[in-house]
Amino acid sequence: MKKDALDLISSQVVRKTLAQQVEEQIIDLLISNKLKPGDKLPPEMELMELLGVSRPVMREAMTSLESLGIVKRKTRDGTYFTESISNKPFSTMLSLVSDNIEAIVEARTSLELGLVTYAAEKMTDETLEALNDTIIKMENSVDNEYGEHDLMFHRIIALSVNNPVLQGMIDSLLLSHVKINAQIKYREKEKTIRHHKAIYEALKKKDPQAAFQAMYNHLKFVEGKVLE
Amino acid sequence: MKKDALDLISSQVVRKTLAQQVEEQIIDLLISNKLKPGDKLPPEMELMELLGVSRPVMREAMTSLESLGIVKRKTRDGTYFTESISNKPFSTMLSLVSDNIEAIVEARTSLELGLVTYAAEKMTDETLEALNDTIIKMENSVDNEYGEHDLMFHRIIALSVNNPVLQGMIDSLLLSHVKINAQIKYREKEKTIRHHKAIYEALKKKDPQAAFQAMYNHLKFVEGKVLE
DNA sequence: ATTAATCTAATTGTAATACAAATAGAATTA
DNA sequence: TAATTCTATTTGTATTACAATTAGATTAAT
Repeated sequence: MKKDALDLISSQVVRKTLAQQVEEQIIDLLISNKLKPGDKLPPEMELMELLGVSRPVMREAMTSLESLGIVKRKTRDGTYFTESISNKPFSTMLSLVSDNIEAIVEARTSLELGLVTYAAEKMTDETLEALNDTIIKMENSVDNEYGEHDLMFHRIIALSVNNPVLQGMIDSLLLSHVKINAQIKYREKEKTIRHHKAIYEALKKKDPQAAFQAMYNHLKFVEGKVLE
Repeated sequence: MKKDALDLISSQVVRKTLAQQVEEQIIDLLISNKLKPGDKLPPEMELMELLGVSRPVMREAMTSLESLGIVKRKTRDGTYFTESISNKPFSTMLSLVSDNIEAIVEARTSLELGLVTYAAEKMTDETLEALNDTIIKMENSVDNEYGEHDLMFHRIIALSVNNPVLQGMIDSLLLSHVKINAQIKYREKEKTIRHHKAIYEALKKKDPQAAFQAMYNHLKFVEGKVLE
């Protein structure tokens, strides 16, 4: 795409690489509902011709979209829009601050304090049962092998809010948190269970304030353990 | 990089494109502290040779990193790691769910409820003054042109927590929210000011619970306005 | 000496082409 | 009908060439 006199004005305004422009145009296909999540995109060759760019440019755009988790490419098959919001970029960002444990722990706490208030509003019997199940499994666990159920308790709460934006964020944060938790020396199973039960009771009452309070107590305790 | 017999095992394991591998290796430069935010990367040519890949592959990786907001490229100058965590990928993700107003509003509320509790713990006199300033400006505003100060109030709270992870998330969310707010018909300046004052007082007392409660009241009110 | 204008070479940006690798689906065979 | 082989499509990688931009050097003007 050589520059000629006619480009003068527009190129002064946009100041973006072709790859970036292509990236936006592909995203626009989603936003404008021309294509939907899960749909297959035309092959590179067609898109190149359609948008009037070279293959490297098209591939740069596609690779970016893939690293954003917006599309998924399969050799010989094709390129597809992903079904749901990806937490990939989020995880990448978190890996960049993995040394800043305090920031990750705070972010997790912040998000989950908000989440639990919504969870209280939206709580269902099924979710309550699932939560209770994790508590029982924790009680029955031997040694300190209850991390899995601990994590599940929090994920179920996040999931129950049924919000794709929050879901993507908290998933990555909880995952980072697991790694951090692994370094805790003295775990306190009984206290954790007591906290989870308190949260459970507040959610059962569908009381946002109480749920916040219970989660606040719990996460402050976790924070204390994690940050020495 | 042609495949030969020696690659057999490793290539079975990794299953990633070269561009993705290069992307990770560049990121590793940051994680391992070999390079720091703001640092200049070697030119493409050098990196190609260093990592043994072709230019298109290197450029795909770089374009991805740029769309993640991790690097910034300048023609003739070079490529630099960005200084701080970018909210670019969040903004992109949010644009994909821009039709799901409820999800965005909920995410904003969730995050800010958590933020404000930390803000209460960390509150300083300077921040309090800055917050009060926005309230005064709102009171002095004519008509309904107080959106700017309203936004600033919330941004100052977010900023005061001084957490790069949370900062990136809330920035994008508040920006999305501004667009949503613009569609509110009847604005209620007096009530908004009253709410902000209540939040301010709670923060002044450094009382996380009270701050949460005040913010909860405020955001539930905002939610009500936004979601019809 | 200072500023302004010009030049130039380093770096990123775009394109064209060729071939390799993987594999969904068709064709073939058992 | 099921297993196998083939094939052609699509993505993955490499090479080469040139265009566009502009930081910094150079030169010219004041």
